[in-house]
Amino acid sequence: MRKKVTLKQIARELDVSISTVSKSLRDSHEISEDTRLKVQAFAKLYNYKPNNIALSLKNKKTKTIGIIIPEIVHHFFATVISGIEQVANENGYNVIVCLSDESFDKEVINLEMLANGSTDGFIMSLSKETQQKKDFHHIQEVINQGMPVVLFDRVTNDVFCDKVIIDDKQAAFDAVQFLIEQGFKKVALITTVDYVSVGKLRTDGYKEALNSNHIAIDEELIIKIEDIENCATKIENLIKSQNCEAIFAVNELFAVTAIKIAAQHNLKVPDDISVIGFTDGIISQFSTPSISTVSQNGIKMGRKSAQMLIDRLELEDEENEQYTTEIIETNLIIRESTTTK
Amino acid sequence: MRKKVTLKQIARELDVSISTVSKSLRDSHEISEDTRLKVQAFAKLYNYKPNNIALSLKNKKTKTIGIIIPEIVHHFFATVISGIEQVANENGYNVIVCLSDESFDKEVINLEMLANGSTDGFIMSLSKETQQKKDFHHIQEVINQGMPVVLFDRVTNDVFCDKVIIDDKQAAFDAVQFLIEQGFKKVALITTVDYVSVGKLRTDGYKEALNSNHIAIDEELIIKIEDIENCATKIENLIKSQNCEAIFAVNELFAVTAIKIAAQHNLKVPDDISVIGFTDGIISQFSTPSISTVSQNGIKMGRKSAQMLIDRLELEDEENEQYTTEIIETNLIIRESTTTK
DNA sequence: AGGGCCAGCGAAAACGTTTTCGTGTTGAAA
DNA sequence: TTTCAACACGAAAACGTTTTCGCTGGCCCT
Repeated sequence: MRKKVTLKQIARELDVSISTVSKSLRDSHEISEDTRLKVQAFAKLYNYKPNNIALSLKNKKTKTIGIIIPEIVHHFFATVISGIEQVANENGYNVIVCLSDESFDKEVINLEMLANGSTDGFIMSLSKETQQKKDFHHIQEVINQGMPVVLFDRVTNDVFCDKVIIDDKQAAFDAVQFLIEQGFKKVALITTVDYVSVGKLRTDGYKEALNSNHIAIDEELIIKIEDIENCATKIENLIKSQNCEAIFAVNELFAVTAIKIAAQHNLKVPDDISVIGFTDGIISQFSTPSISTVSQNGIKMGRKSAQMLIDRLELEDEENEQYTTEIIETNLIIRESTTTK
Repeated sequence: MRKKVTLKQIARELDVSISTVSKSLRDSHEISEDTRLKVQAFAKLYNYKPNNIALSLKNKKTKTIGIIIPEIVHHFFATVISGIEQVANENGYNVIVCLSDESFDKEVINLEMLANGSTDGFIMSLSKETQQKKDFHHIQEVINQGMPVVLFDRVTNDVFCDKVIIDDKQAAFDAVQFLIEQGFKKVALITTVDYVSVGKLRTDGYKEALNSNHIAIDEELIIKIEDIENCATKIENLIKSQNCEAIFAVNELFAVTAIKIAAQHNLKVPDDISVIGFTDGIISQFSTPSISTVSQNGIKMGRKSAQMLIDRLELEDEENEQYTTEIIETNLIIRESTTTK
């Protein structure tokens, strides 16, 4: 076993000082060509690489980005990480990933662990519990300590920092508007409970679309799902009511579940009922029928978040207190789950 | 902006030495109760937390695990990460994730970056290119430097280290055996090119199942996909040949694609053709019909990998050179894409 | 009064870097 | 021969910890 070699060992071996070794490897003009080449050759032979931890301590930069998200087994979040990793890599950064499991406490613990020197900044999406408690002191705390934070997707107005979101309300509006334009008047909504920020916004968009088309909002057609486990029965009730011609679901899981339940009740999608989902994930692409959906470009969101964070990290000099909120465009992908006139 | 406070600052403020502060915070008996309480109160007030980087440098432990996988936008890998993160968290470790994008070079670069002090060990799954080149010197190198490595899923016999795999061959055998037991003789195989280790093993299992049932292997029924983009045409040719009664696909993407193409040719699954996939991912669960598949428990694989790595890290004293290969059990999940007698 | 012991604290090394500043030697100019 | 600059290198500080060891003063015992 050949442990990693350090400057000190090279110095001892070559009978020079540590400074000389360090300078030689950094091609300093202070060192004669003789010693420089000798040191470089030796270092190459023993495959010397500077120790990152020592560098981090010295430079007070870790070149590491902390990502804290609710879960990773979720296509959207996985694509965001992928996007972050791309930009991070291009700029010589690593990413360290922590999962909050939708728990406030885990989010706090992870944040505090990483804030003690492990990362230069954070990219995060709030856990459900955090959104419910509306307690963001942990985030404000790390910002106060001078660590930049970028929030994406599930954000809050209560924290001042850079943000990357999609226009959830507008996107939902567009989706519902499309359904109405196909001639449907009874459009149902399958959404989440209101404290999930994006769920609330999409619900707002749905309502606004109905309003602007002078269609009364029928609360019977709006169902709010708390947890995924028992969503089936609620959706089944909706389908059985035979009262809706089209469904707008705020995520693809709700959408595909609705389609499956419709099939069980001998309703064909899209012939008997049209469905539009949200998030262009694996399910939407590969289910039968493939699902029309609002595409939410996770890669782009991740890339943008990473770029914003890194920009702020490298610009550290002037503390530019102008936080911006970037909006990633969405578009409606029409597939097989909707009829077109 | 209140920057993080250090021992030195506390010491200066309280007019004691750094050692006294450190000892006080660690409840040393060397320090009088008076000073101890005073220091602790002050530290609490200023929310002192030890700097992780400094600790890492001192202890030569980072409490961080490096994960290097081909991609993250892939349900299986996401579940493995999730499993790793669980165990890591339970043991006070963080995980730093790097993606090789199936590229040998990126795998090497990532490994070398993290090997310079950033992590205590690695959990990895080989990129396609690495498997093709059969070049594992980078992995051997970090092992030689004393960093434990655990390989999972896509492994190789050319590197000696701990491994976590499923019995790909047996699992494939079982799946094909099941199809044969349903009365099918013409069972097709949709697999990957041979250098992907798991693809090769699953192909072997397929052939062995046919052999043990005295069914001749028909090379026409075996198609090998290089990249996902153009898999459709090859699969279409297979379906059009009208020559197969059942299909075994080595991943769920191939399986769902086969089902879609069959539908386009007016072949109903499972009435006209049965399909079994591999990996119990989102697609298998939510496609219509839902897909019978070999379930590969990613969470369990991740947990086991992390446990093995951490065990080795904490046991560092005696260098136990006994590497083990853990086999995670699979099981056949029968859903709607297969007929049963 | 002298010796020894103990409580309580500080100095310093160590981890591996980088960088500033100082120092010694050499050669040439005065 | 003296002086000065240039060259080549080393010492040391700094980043933030932990830990070993040594020092001081007070107390008790003889």
